[in-house]
Amino acid sequence: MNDTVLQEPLSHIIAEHLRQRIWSKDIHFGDRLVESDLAEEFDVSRSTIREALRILEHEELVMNKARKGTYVATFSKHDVEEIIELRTLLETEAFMQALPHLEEQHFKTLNQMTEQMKVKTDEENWNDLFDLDMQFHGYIVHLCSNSRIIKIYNSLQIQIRTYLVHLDQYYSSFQSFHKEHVDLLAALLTKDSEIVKEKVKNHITYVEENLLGVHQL
Amino acid sequence: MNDTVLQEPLSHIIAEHLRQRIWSKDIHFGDRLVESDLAEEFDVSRSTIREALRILEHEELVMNKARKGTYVATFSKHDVEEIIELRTLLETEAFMQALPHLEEQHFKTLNQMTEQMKVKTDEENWNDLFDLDMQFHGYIVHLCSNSRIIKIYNSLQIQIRTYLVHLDQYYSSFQSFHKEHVDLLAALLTKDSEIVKEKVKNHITYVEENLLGVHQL
DNA sequence: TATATTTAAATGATTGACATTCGAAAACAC
DNA sequence: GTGTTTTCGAATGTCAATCATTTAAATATA
Repeated sequence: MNDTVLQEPLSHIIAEHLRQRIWSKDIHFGDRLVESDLAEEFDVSRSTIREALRILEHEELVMNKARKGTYVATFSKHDVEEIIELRTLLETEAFMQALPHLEEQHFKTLNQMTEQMKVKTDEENWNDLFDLDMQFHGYIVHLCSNSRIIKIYNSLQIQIRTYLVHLDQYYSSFQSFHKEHVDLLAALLTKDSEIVKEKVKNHITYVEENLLGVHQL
Repeated sequence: MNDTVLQEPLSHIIAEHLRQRIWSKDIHFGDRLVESDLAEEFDVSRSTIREALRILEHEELVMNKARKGTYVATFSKHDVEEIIELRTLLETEAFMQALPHLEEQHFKTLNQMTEQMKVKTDEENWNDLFDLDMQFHGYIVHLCSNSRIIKIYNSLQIQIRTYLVHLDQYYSSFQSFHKEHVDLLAALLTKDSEIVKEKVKNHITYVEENLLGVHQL
């Protein structure tokens, strides 16, 4: 009998919990995260909390200044611009690489995701909508052939997801999500590098800078 | 009086030591790193070693499999290809962004570096040559305006530096380092995006794949 | 009000301990 | 001798308790 539970380290679980709490606005940007408090709260040792915080630190979800403590990251307009720039760079490359691997079944899955986007938009469930957005882009990126690009993109997505929760009050901007992704899918279907490249750039700029331009961070 | 020592965390210092020991071939690729052994060796606690190992893990200099231990990374040919690809992507973008910031003084510094490269090549001091290579590219990348690209590049450089130590037996390939960088500088001097873009791509491909193609990893 | 001093809280780091798990050695079967 | 099972030691993940140092906040002083 195999009763191995594939025990994921506790620190990983805690890290995920903290991520979720940031995304659910249970923890706010700029909040200080005190190791001993969290240890008590999660009923684990300080060492475990420390390891979890280090994970989040590498995702730039929290900032740690030696001896001064750990604080939840805040995103300035400039930060978001940097992220968008990096995202465009990585995603364009990843999509290019994914193109030859995209098959019928993938399009089917992606299509379902866009359908779900419509549903979530109607429900005004922005959290789920953001998750779908992450899934959609992540799904394609993961078909690219460079594991390092994938890894960096994963980490970047966490940051994207994080500043998006800042913006869920500006729901009018989210109405376009569904259509945007349908268009993106159409571009992918052509399998034409130039069309895809152009659309990716355009898509990111449109969706992100739309939010960014109109509203204050 | 200010007698603050700006104490860098011990774990960072240990991490740097370990890096150096890998680069000096004191520690070999694939070696297992046992926490308690290192703790004794460096005369610090296991917790500190753990934190150091986590730092290296995020640089992909070591691999950690839960409950199985930490091993020094090994680089397959495919790994190096991935790194080269990512490097080309990031460096091209970074150089483009750095271009408008490049001034007289920068060229002077870069020129001195290439001079040093000649010296180190003649001395057959490959370790110093590799460091100069890192410095040269890093110096330009750090003039780009996206701090996130810089951060990722820093981490990538550590990986590049690491697989290079694999190759220092193939010193014939290193003769071209000096000339290659002189050429690269010349391209930068033109301040022409297209010329620079082309040269960066060409430079990385030439220097790296030259090593990669001829020799086995 | 501004400056200096005291104090309390949090972090970096240590020690020692323990359960669980992994892998290798030992014992066993074929 | 080869293959399988069992045993056991070593290493990791985790914990708890502790301490020095530093930081920030509270207090007292000028």
